[in-house]
Amino acid sequence: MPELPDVETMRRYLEATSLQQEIEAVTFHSAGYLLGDDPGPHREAVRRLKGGLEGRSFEDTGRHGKWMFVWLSGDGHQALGLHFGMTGGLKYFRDTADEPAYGRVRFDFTNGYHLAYISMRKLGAVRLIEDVERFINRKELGPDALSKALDFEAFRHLLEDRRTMIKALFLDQQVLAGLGNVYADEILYQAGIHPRTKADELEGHDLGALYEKMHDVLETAIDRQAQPGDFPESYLTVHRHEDGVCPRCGAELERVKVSSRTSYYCPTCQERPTG
DNA sequence: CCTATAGCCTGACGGC
DNA sequence: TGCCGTCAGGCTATAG
Repeated sequence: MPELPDVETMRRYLEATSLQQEIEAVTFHSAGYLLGDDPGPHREAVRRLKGGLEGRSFEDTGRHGKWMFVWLSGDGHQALGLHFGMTGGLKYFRDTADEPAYGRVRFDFTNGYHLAYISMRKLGAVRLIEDVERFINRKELGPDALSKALDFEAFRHLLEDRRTMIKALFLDQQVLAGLGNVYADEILYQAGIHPRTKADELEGHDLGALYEKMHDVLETAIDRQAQPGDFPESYLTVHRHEDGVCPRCGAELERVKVSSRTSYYCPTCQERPTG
């Protein structure tokens, strides 16, 4: 699931459930790959996470693109950094019977509840971060797709003069942080732009449509808590499957690979690039 | 600068 | 039923 709207939904979930409770213990279940590179049963990452979290509490949350940050009580600006890869999520629960499958890291609070970081495929990441700003800079993440600072001028500046296909730029977290395969397709569909269009071939009104639809789509998805089943019928995402049909014109949707990712689009509503 | 590929990890699905 | 290939809403490293 985890693109910007999914991560934002989980951020709000954590915010609503898990702040201001002392963390009694942190446990790991075949989470090695999620924690970083150091091998072995007494990995440095485990030692640091336990040391940094136990006895403290979650104070505040933030998000940049697909990364969630949870600031910790105590001195310094330390935060827990969570990335959810392809299959990650969170679950807050009390009874052991409600413990989710594939919980890789579990935070036990002194009030008897637990927060599980879930990841079936282990493609995400769990990190103790000293300084979130520096972390974002080091990863060279682009601006968050919904940040206030990203006004239309800034958005246009990110894309202009790039000869790359627009969908590839949308997927590149160093250009713009937060979009993934599904929402990139949705925004391009809503804007009526073919995924293989080169960015420097986009007209001014195309860029305007992309900027506007990017906000519409992401905000709508967040409103619906990133549940595709609750999306408007006019959304590509609802029809994004084998034999899917364009909700606007009824044409059969087509699939192409862009950046090695499957892209769905409507061959009549999203015009092929002229080049 | 741009594109394509492989690999990380696990499960679901379709075909034989 | 069992086995096999392919694919999946992410990201990185590498090669051309």
